[in-house]
Amino acid sequence: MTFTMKDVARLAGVSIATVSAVLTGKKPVSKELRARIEDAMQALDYHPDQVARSLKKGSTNVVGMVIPDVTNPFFTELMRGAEEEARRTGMSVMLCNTDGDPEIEHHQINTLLAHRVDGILLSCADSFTPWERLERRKVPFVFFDRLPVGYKGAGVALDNREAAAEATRFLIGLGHRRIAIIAGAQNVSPGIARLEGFREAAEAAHLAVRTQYVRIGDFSIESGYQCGRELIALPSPPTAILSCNNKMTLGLMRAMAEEKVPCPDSVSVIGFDDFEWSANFSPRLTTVSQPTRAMGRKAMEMLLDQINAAADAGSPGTVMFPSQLIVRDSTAPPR
Amino acid sequence: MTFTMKDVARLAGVSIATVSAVLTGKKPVSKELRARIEDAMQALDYHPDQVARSLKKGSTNVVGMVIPDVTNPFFTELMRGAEEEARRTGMSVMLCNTDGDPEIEHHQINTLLAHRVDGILLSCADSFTPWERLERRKVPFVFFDRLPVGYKGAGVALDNREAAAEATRFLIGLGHRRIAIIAGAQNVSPGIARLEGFREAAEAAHLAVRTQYVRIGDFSIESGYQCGRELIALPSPPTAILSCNNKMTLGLMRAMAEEKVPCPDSVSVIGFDDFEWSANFSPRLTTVSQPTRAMGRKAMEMLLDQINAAADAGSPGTVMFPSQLIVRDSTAPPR
DNA sequence: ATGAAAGCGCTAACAA
DNA sequence: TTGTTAGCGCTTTCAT
Repeated sequence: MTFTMKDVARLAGVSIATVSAVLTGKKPVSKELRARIEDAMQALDYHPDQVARSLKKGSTNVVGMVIPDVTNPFFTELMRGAEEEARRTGMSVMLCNTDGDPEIEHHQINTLLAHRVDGILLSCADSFTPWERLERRKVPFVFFDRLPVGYKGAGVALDNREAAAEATRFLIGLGHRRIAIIAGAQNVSPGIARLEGFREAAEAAHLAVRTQYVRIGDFSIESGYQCGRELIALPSPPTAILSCNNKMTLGLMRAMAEEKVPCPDSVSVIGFDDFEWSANFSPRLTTVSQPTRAMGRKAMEMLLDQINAAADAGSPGTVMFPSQLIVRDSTAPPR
Repeated sequence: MTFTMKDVARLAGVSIATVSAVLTGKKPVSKELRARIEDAMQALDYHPDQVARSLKKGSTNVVGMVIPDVTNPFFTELMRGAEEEARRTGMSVMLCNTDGDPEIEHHQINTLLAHRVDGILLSCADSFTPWERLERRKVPFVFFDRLPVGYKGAGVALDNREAAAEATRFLIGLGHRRIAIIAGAQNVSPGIARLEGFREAAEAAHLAVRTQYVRIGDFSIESGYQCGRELIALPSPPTAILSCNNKMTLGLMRAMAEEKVPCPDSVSVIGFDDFEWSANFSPRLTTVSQPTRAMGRKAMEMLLDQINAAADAGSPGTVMFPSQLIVRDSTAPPR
């Protein structure tokens, strides 16, 4: 049995409107009544009902966040940034996992929409996520990390192209000539852009990119492992490998350990997605670090701006964040 | 501009009650009208409003899930299990992070309660989480992984005591006599129970547990690293270490790598919380594995049972899951 | 089988 | 400053 405003009003001997007034704090209420009402709320252990409030106001104070993989610390770190920002304004975050499956994604978005979230943060399962649907539904949204192809609306992403290019240039600068890449899924923006950056840097240095040095994974440990084994087994194996996300790097390291390929002595490795674990590997991993937390905050900030905007302000477009190459012990000049 | 049942009713030329009837499917509706109504819904791209439904029905179809660390794959794996189970019944999960901070936990629970979630899954920040509060509020809840001290209600946990004991016995069986433990925070049930299990097994084997071999961490990488360094630096260092969660194990491995202590040649290591990453470390980690996904599912199942129960059924109490020791390459007999 | 109408708990005009 | 009241969009008796 839970009490409502009516109970509080009765106990305090006032009207429910006055109770509402002290709750919202937007109307002036005499000290006298305010005290009586607060006492009554206390006595009844009253807690306002967000559901009723939401129905009345047409907004829920909840935003949805959709990510491809909750077990990947990269995405949950983004979530922490987003939540941090949300909490400052009393917003809650509803986190949904898609496993990178467009069908599940579709379902999750439907659920979010049904619950009338005030906005959606979205890292899409594949590039063809129909953001038109969101537009049609008139719900504010911001894409982050994985953007649909051709999308020009509100978004937050790493400058993946430049990030990969910088990492590649670093390897070239070290003296490597046989450089391979384990690229991510090519149906998703970071996967595509990082491969482009790699190619760009290689070409700029007049390095031919041999096709057998380009392996396409799917961001999973297993695919990193597979691609790693294939690269190692090549007649003329690479002396350096750029691995395009944290999980694939893990698989790659296992492949190298199994085959007793010393890192960085025989093969240098640069991973993407720096995070707690990277520095605790042996060797400590050289990585392309993303300002993950900040990106999460920014995405939420843009979303809240949209939600609070008078619907006029034009789209801020996609904000690019710079990466930072963190050099540790997994890279060295070739022998 | 979003359409409501009224719009659908008008377009189909029926009353809103009939529209509601086809939506809920609980009342019979003639084929004739059903078709007209479905057409109208289609035409208007109508989607029922969960918020209004929730207010009317007094239930939201949302359950809250509160965990200490979203960036730890162990907890998010639990979440996946829980969500899997929830989705089968059309329930959504609202995930909240506490950073192990009782204050944040308190706040998150308040938010969940304000949003009138139908139930709460909770892994507590510290042992004194006041579950009485939840009881008072009459909201169904189930604790998982981290249980408050003295809690006897609905819960799901690993048999942590036996899990640690088994790991310890395994090390003893290998011939180790100088065995250390990096225990978890002692304000939380798994931290306590694992240390107890360790002590129990050691005593059963008539092994004195030297106090300098017992280090208390806080489940963070950093604490694992610190404790690891301290153990290694001992005049008579241990030949085997039991590390009580995944993150601390990571820190420990770094400490050993830095000090060039070969594993398992000089020191054997057993970690807790098996997961994708464990098998990809070098050496591949021997770990105490938990049926994480299944535990998440079970916790949600128990919660849904409570939610759907006629409030009569007595508490199922706490369900214990068995662990499994997965032997890989980080353990060997002492030299 | 269908419809009319009463609320669920709250906010926000509008009146007093 | 306070109270009255009309809904928000839906489900659910209760009539018809």
